[in-house]
Amino acid sequence: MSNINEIAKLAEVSRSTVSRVISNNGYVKEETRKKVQKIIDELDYTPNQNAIYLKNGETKNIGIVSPDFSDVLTIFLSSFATIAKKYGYQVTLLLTDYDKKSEVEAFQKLKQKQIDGVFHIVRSNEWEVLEKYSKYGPIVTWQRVQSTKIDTIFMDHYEGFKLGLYHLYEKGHRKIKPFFGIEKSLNTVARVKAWYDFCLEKQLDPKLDDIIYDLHSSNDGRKIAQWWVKETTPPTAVLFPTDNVAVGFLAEARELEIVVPNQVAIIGFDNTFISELFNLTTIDYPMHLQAENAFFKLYNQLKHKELPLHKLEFKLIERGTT
Amino acid sequence: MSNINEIAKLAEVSRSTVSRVISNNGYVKEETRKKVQKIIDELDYTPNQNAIYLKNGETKNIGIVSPDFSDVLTIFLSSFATIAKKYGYQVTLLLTDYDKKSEVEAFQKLKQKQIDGVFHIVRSNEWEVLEKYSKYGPIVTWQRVQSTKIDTIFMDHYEGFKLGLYHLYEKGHRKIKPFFGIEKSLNTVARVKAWYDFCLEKQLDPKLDDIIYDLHSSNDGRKIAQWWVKETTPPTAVLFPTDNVAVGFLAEARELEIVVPNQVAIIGFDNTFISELFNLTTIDYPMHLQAENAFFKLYNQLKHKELPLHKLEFKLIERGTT
DNA sequence: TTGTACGCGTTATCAG
DNA sequence: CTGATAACGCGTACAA
Repeated sequence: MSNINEIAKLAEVSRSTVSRVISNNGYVKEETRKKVQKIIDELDYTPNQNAIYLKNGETKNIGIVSPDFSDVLTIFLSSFATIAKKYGYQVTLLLTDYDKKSEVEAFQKLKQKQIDGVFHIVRSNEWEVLEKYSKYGPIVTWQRVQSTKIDTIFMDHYEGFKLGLYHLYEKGHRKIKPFFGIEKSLNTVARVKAWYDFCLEKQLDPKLDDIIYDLHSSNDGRKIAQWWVKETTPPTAVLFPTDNVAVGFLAEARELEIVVPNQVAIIGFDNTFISELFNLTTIDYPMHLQAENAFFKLYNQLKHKELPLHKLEFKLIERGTT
Repeated sequence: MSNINEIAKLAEVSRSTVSRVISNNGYVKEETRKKVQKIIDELDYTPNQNAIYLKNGETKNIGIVSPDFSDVLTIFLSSFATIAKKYGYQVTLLLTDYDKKSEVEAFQKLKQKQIDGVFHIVRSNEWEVLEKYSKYGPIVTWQRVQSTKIDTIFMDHYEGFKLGLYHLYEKGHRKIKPFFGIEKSLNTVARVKAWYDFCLEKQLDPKLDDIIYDLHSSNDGRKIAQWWVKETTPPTAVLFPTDNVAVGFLAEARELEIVVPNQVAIIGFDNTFISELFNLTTIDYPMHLQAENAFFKLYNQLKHKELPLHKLEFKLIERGTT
């Protein structure tokens, strides 16, 4: 494989001159430039990026650390990759499969200078473990966290969830049942608080003891539908933690011949493409802009800039299930 | 940031010795090893991978080149990333957004030694353009291509499509309408041939002049549903090029009160998770195994090994739409 | 405008 | 068992 030395030799100039031609950096006589460029073209030469990385101490590569691929992540990924590319950065996928060791390994790459920064989706380890890696490069997470070392682009789900609750209330529902995701996540905590405050305000019973957590898959949604038909006095409206779960409910509801929204109103969360297909009322938040914000935060830290961030807000998308 | 020199100095040994300790390569007296290891631990030192890459001439990084993120790709991605990780490789995402220049740029990274190999999903440029990059590293594509330079993991869609056609025929359908994706793709060509051969065998009219191509999104499927209701003698069965399109049809059909499968039977293609939610009959092919095969092919070329490949075959998944 | 010399951080080779 | 030295390929003060 040809390298800069070879070009220099053939062009009868020094390495530095070749380097200048390539990087358009510094003065080169037009004549020399042409001579060098010709050799470069002839040999089809391209600089070795690893050498440049080593020299520069950066890789222009940002790692995305995530346990897996949900359809939510997909949106993040493409938005993030697109904006990153615009600023000359690549994106490396670091999947952890919910394994703590894998997650640490991913963060190690920061230390090993394989990536310049980390966009972190959902954690497996405790924050204390991950925080330590911030000294090797900027870390931005999607999750809600209070840390001086790890930055976040979280949106306050309290507001989002309330949007759904008020919507159902206005539609006349008084027997509302919310379901939740990961119990300990701060987003869930915020949603539960929204539920509680809502009940207080509307003088409803929050039934905090009966709260059900950890719904994730569409299968979980199917199970809720099976539960619903068996209830003697089932809720007239249900809020799900994600579109995915809601859609599972709808799929099963069809088979069980539950009529939505007449018998029960349904609200999802995320406004992913699937919600449109199921004509599902849901809470939208601008994942696209969140992903861009994530990149901007990383970029600002990396380059000591102050690129402005997008303003983010929740929106209720009313469709056929309410 | 600490480097090997610093460790060497503090441990009062040479760089070489430190290197031996790190890589477990060569003889080191137990006593010296401990002394060095202690300093390494104290300084929390990790070798700079870029230096190692430069030295080794490889990055242990494989690029996935794709125009965007469909849900199909999602499955590929996670399967590929998982198996790659098992063999010590990372995965870098190279999105092209259907832009020819972007695609070339992605392949350039092979030349620049930023990635060791490429897993290529769907092309934008002509094969001749991409082929040239094979001399810089192995390239495996998902698409069907006849090339000595680019390897492929394609499955012959002829078989898959026929599976769907026979299924409909057995169900008694004689007025069948197939729709297709990218007209020029070899997969589409194979499917059209399957359609033609099927018609010939069953003495049906293939109506080759009326064939409709380029259906991709679920919106395209919606449009077909709108077309269907207006027809005076609509087909009794429809084959769609992907689950995505089929599901769009189903979503719209619901609103237009078309009864599936009584009025019209529907078959998708891909068996993605969404097909289960819509209870859609579809053609399954093992994307997971395909992705692993892609990695094995790259790995075999990279390491001159002969890891065996999975055997792949299509399967009809009968659900509620036929 | 061009060239020299050195450093980036690592490992492999060879000598001892 | 250990150390000196030469690569890997590039960028860049500094000198000319």
